[in-house]
Amino acid sequence: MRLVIARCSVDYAGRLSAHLPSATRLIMVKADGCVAIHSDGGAYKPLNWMNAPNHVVEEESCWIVTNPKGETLTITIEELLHDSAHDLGIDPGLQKDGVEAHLQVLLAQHPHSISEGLTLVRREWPTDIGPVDLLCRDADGVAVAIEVKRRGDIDGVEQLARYLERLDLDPLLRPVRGIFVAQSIKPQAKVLAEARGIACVEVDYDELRGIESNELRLF
Amino acid sequence: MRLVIARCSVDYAGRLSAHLPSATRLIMVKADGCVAIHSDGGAYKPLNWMNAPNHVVEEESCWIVTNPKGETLTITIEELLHDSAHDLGIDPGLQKDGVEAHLQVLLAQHPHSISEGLTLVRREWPTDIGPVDLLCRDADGVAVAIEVKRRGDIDGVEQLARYLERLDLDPLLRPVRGIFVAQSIKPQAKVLAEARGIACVEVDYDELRGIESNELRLF
DNA sequence: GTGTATATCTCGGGG
DNA sequence: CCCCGAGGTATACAC
Repeated sequence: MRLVIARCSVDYAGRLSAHLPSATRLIMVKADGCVAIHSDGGAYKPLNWMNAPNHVVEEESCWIVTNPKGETLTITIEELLHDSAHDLGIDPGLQKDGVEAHLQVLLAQHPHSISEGLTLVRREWPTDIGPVDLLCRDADGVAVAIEVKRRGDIDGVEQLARYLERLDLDPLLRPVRGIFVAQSIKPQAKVLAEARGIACVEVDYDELRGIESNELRLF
Repeated sequence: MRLVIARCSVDYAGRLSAHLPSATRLIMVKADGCVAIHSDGGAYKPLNWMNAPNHVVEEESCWIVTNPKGETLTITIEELLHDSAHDLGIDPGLQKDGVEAHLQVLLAQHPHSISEGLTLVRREWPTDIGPVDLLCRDADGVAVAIEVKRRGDIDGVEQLARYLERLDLDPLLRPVRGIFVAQSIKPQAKVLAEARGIACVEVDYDELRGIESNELRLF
């Protein structure tokens, strides 16, 4: 990784056009060739960047970065204040816990925690517009499509509504009920779900994990 | 801006839990207090980060970053390889051209470029679920709701469909036609638009800008 | 502040 | 390769 501090101006031309007037900034060049221009504030997003793969031509005070899509980033260096390079090696990567995928797995193992009497048919049930998170049957044998979200937003309700529309075309499933499941569901999403005839259930992630670890201890 | 290269391991606890095993990385601390941990590849997104505002406690080999929401980032430094600080000053910021907002302004000025005979009623027409980009009337006086996107995707069609549902409840507007406008519209979005009775129009951004600059030259 | 929509989104998975 | 969905999305903007 190369770190350059310089007074510079920058122009990007590609999916849009963007210009950075002259100022002192950090230019970060990673081993894979990607370039990012950082100011001294504003979260982690750089002011301007070019992702790998790309080609860097550096001549005296002007760097030109181009990529195969024809986008270009032009950096005009006016004053070089720092320039260092560091060998970081390959990173082992981030280990995450608590994301939607895990929530979906837990709910697939414990569908009754969504609604009494539910049994799982399959996870990621395919439709022609994408997979439904969980397909279940209730105690009466009625098909139930379930969309799982970490945070219950309006988009998730629309997504489930689209799936239900498709599933209801299948004579082996019809009629299909919908349940929208999330750790918390926003009021607007509840309103839309109501209007679409979709039930809402809020579940507790830590509680679900508790159930799982209890069961592990039992066996 | 402080730049530290160090062999370190990192733990984040907050909206989820995440762990980074020991490796050599860049730790970037900006003037506003935000912290980002970068590996030597992978676009501009850091492996882990904490946005401002937050509080950094640094003692020998352990940094603890906390924010008001109760999230914490713990950095355990095992070997310090580089440590430098740089005064960058305030950045004048990025000047952009070619984003949706600009496209919407151009189309509001030239609604006829979407469809012959259209006249603008107002931009950002409010509904109880959010604002419609453009509300127009056609040559016959029929209300036309227009959703503008840079790239025409399925979500945009759904968004417009939701608005149309609401607008059609208004006796002063009903019936309302929908037009989905974008620089390019994906086939899937066209299919969905067709099914929802929504028309699709692809517009050329550069051409629109050309019309504008021609008019500027005339007056 | 909340709520909504955008993004040069980034990133990962599946066909 | 594109398409699709998730994100600690971040960010801007209107109410």
